[in-house]
Amino acid sequence: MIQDETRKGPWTEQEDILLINFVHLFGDRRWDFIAKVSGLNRTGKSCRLRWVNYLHPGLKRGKMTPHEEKLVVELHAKWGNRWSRIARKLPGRTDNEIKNYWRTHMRKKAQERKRAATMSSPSSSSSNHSSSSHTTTVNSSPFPEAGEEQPSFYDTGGNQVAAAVATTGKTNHLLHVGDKGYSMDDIWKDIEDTIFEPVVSEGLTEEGCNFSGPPPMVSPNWDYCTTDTLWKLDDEEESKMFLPYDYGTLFLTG
DNA sequence: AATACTCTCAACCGCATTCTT
DNA sequence: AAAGAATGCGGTTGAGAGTAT
Repeated sequence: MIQDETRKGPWTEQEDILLINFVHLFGDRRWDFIAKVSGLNRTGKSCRLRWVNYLHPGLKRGKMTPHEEKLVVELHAKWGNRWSRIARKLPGRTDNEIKNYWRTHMRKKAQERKRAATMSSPSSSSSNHSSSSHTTTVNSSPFPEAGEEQPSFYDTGGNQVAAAVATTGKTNHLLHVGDKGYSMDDIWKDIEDTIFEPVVSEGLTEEGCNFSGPPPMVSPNWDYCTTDTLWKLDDEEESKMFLPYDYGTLFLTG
């Protein structure tokens, strides 16, 4: 039934849902374990990445606000390519996102510079309003401007996900999703409603996992996984970092 | 309307670090 | 204390969407 080889490439909605449930159960640390136990033919690494970059409930999506842009520029100047570190200062943003942003940002800048260089009239001093739409010409207002809409928390940026939901309606249950596309919003709602049992009983096998029957967990520690856990740690906090959860170990004896 | 080009984002890879045994 | 396993990070790539010609 289940292929042995690990899957790669884009995640399906079923995989996402499965992963969400298992993270919900075991916390977002034991990736290798989750990968095995969930029946996802993915590596732990892949699971983690998917969670961190896409499924985590605290993710903010959509365009960077001017304030965020400014922060990225400042922090990058300070720390260089320490993306994860920078990301910690930007709640809801992932290192991957920032990395991508920066890359685009730099490319634009480079292009502008090149253009300026080639076009620069002898004494032009490049008139310096190279006003790159989102470059360092940071606009002084530290917060989203009036006109600027705050992306909703789960706003996927208008990609296929949201679009599909509009047409398909709700992704109704955890393991039965037909059409391509779904919104995280829906998924989270579903999960709240129908939490676990279908997946748990199906996915967990005795092997490698030592509980006999699904734990009656309704996520007391789910808070831990919500919004800010990824971003909570400041430098100061990093040093005294310890995690308040140890979910997995509750069930794992080995 | 078709094609080419650019941009954005998700995902993989390899290396480094941390944790567990 | 050492070895192996797991996790985290940064770099890179490829596909799809959007825009310009």
